[in-house]
Amino acid sequence: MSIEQRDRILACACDLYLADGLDGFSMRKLARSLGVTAPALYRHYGSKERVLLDVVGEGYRHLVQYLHGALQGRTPEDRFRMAGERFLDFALEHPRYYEVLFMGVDLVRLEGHEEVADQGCALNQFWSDRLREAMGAGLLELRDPEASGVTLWAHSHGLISLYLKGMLPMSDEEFRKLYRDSNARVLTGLGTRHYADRLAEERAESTPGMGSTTEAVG
Amino acid sequence: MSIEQRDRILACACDLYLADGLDGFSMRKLARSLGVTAPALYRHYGSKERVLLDVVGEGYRHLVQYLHGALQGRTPEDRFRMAGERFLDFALEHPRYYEVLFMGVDLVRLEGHEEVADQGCALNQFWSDRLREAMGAGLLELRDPEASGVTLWAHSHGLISLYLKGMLPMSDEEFRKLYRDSNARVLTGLGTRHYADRLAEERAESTPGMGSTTEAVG
DNA sequence: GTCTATAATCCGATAGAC
DNA sequence: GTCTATCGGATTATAGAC
Repeated sequence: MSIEQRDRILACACDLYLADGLDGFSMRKLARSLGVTAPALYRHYGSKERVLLDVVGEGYRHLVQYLHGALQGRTPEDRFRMAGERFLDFALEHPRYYEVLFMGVDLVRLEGHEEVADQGCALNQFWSDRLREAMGAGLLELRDPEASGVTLWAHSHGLISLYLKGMLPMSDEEFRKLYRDSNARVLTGLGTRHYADRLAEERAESTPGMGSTTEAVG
Repeated sequence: MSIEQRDRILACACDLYLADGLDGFSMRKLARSLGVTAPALYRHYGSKERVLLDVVGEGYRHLVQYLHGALQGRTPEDRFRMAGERFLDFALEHPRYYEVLFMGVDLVRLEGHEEVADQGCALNQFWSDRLREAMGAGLLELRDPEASGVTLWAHSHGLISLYLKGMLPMSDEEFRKLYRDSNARVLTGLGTRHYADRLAEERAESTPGMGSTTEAVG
């Protein structure tokens, strides 16, 4: 019954974290909600951070579920747009999970965090796939899909984290519009054609013989 | 001598925070480093978070100093580019301050956080000014400078926070290059001309009579 | 007014009996 | 596997000496 107990603990841990947040999360409270004493938990989890690491795992499961919905789109453009929207939906509907996934405590320094790192890579891969598709459909310029994915991911995450921290004071509805508009700006570019051309030249000079388009052709 | 004492505490608090980070920051340690006991601190600061709020203020002072350096640039383009670079410099040279400013604990829910909110607005204003300049110099398309500023700010912050959290595993040197390249992508745009035009059309439809260029002309 | 001493209450984690 | 007991440490509040 060891595994069952672990699952029961994890379920309660998720509830507790979602209800009381990171500050209100303690092993003693968790034990109380399970009807046992704190030391009993250490038979199943080595530390509090180990528990939170599994909570992160649950958060990823939810996020993947959201993003998976974007694959229902019929065209690459649908899937590309929906991916961005579903990511926003996840952040606004599960802000606590979003925080523990992307803004929370450093779980990275914990051994056994490879699972989290893998999930991060999987996420990067997901964006990369959507971009590759969109490039194939003629929506995006042919460039390194991973690099472009990082740009889009960073922009979306930056917006969301600033909003969740209250640094962009507005309503959810207003933020949804801002998110959409800002993503459109990233796609169309902020610079003038003249300036963009000059940046491209500088780029070509800094990496001679490695045109940015050639590497994504294969 | 009440104010002097407060300053002494704040100076030690900054040192302690920069040395031991957020986890290692405690009122006891702070009191020890000052040669007093913990309860004495509560004569000058109502809570630990109040102390951290002042530390945040110090962080802002440093950031403003960095950004102020960008104003030394002679042309709008210089100032525009240097602003982005100085922001990166600050993040990499003072990651602890960057964390407490943009990724740290929620100080927003604290009363007396207006100062922080004001500083956030001032930061937004700074970006807005740089963009306005760059638009005037023909570098950026004429659009709402505040909205474009949020886009650029969010992208830079997203990149930096992902890197500082270890989700973009690479060296500082590599990250500097990624930061530069990704910013260039935001300026040139990720979408094809065809897709960008279509997005502009959708935009015009969703806000009829309010062309995105006209509002920034005045 | 300023500081010390003490204590209450919480936390994470461990040892050892059952 | 679970309990009791306990350690070491944290925040916070109160009482009282100087």
